[in-house]
Amino acid sequence: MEDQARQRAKEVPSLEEAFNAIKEGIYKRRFIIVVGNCRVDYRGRANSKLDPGERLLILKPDGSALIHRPRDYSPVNWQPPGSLFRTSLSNGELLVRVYRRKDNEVLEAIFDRIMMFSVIDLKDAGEFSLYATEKDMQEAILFQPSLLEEGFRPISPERPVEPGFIDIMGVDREGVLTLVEIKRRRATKESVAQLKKYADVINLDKNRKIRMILVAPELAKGAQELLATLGYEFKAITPQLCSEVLKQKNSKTITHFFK
Amino acid sequence: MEDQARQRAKEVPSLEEAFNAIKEGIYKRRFIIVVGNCRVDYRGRANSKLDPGERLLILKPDGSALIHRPRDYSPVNWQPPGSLFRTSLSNGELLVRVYRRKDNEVLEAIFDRIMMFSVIDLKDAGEFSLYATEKDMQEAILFQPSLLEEGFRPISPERPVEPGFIDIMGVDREGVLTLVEIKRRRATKESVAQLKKYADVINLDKNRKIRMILVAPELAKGAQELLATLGYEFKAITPQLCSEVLKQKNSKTITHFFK
DNA sequence: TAATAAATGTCGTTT
DNA sequence: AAACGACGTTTATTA
Repeated sequence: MEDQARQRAKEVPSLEEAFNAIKEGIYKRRFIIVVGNCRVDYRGRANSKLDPGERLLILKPDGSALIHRPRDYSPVNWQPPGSLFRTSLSNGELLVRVYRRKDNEVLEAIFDRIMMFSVIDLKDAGEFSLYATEKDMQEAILFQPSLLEEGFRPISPERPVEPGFIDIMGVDREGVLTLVEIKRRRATKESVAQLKKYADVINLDKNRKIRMILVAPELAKGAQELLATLGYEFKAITPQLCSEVLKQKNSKTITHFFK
Repeated sequence: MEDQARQRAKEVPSLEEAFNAIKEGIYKRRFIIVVGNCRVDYRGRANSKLDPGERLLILKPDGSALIHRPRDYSPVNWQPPGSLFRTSLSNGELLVRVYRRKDNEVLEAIFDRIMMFSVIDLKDAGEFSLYATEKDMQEAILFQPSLLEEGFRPISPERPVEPGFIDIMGVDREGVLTLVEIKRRRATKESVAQLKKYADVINLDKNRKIRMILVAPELAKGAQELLATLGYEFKAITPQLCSEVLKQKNSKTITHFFK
């Protein structure tokens, strides 16, 4: 039975063919691709208008929608997941309306010509893993504190502090309290400001000695002065190195497991 | 001649058919859509691994690439414009490699089954207009200063200040220097901090009286205290209202033009 | 190229 | 729902 097909596509279809396929695809929560000539209107947090041209429209089963032009990484218009799809056909135009209750946002694509459409039941349960994130850097330093400096001993993995969290709290070889802020990219003045916020909250008893260390692959030029002014320190560590360290950690864990 | 066709697509093609079409599409800088079962690897600023599943791959003529799963607004993997595409076929697998010189980033999608592909020459010269941005809010207040408060007079549209720019600088009905920072979303503590940075630079002669006004649709709760502490003010204005004001401005301009 | 701030930012987490 | 910070943030603007 045709309705049971996992996919349906057509090149240069009529508006009616596309309309019927899209309508069915919305109802069945399929992955929908439409390429054609359209204009686009958006009203919500901002407003936008896109004059006619040939673009790709994507409607996903989770209620997200994207309109992509032939250039750029980012979609020219979109709606986040949870939006509602509706389509209609009138006056030789195919309308796809995407409504999002939050922020009362409406996205409308109006096609006068369809070049291709595809309606597919996509099965995707693959796991996605991202490595060398800030969290990985934190884990790596906790696993191998000498990455920061010899003699460093972490106290607790993450201690909640008023504005957010200190990434790592510990004690140096002299026993001095040491706070560590981690950035996976070049640290900026903003990073230093963030570190100061933490210091201000922690360092209420001013007579207590404390070290503040900013960890990042690089330190921006402007940030150097500020860091020096505040008497903070910088330690260059790349996320890639941390990723390597974690790899060792995991292989060791496995070794231990099979020992 | 088949090579001159503006588009070519196929449902459930063989890997060979897809490979040939993609290769030609890359060479001719076409808009390429591939749906199929694949795994994905990324190495660059971070590293990532995506286990097999059915996804959509987009290769654009400007060298940007996107891999979309059946859910989420954002692509699971991508490369920005300017990347280089390459494809190969071996051992029953179709590889699409996207290389970006900056950051030495590599994205690889390896397909073992293609469900659909489409290679199209997309023509899109339509103009995109976005309204109700922060810049629009600035323009609207400059055009109708009473939006901020009665008697306010802007001095210069944008006066360069050390860290970035003051959005609006002016004088209130009493002649007091007034600096305005605009946010198109709910203003946060960060917004207030930004305002303070500007104040610190401008207000070098401390005896000069100065007013700091934060303009935004809303003020976050935590930001209220900080604002009060610093003696700054808040004025609620929505980007949508500003957009309306600008619409009037433009219609007036047109009226004047035809008068 | 570096720095800075905006974005319909999105996304996750915690309160 | 609000607040907060990370993101392979991206993108634009300016020095």
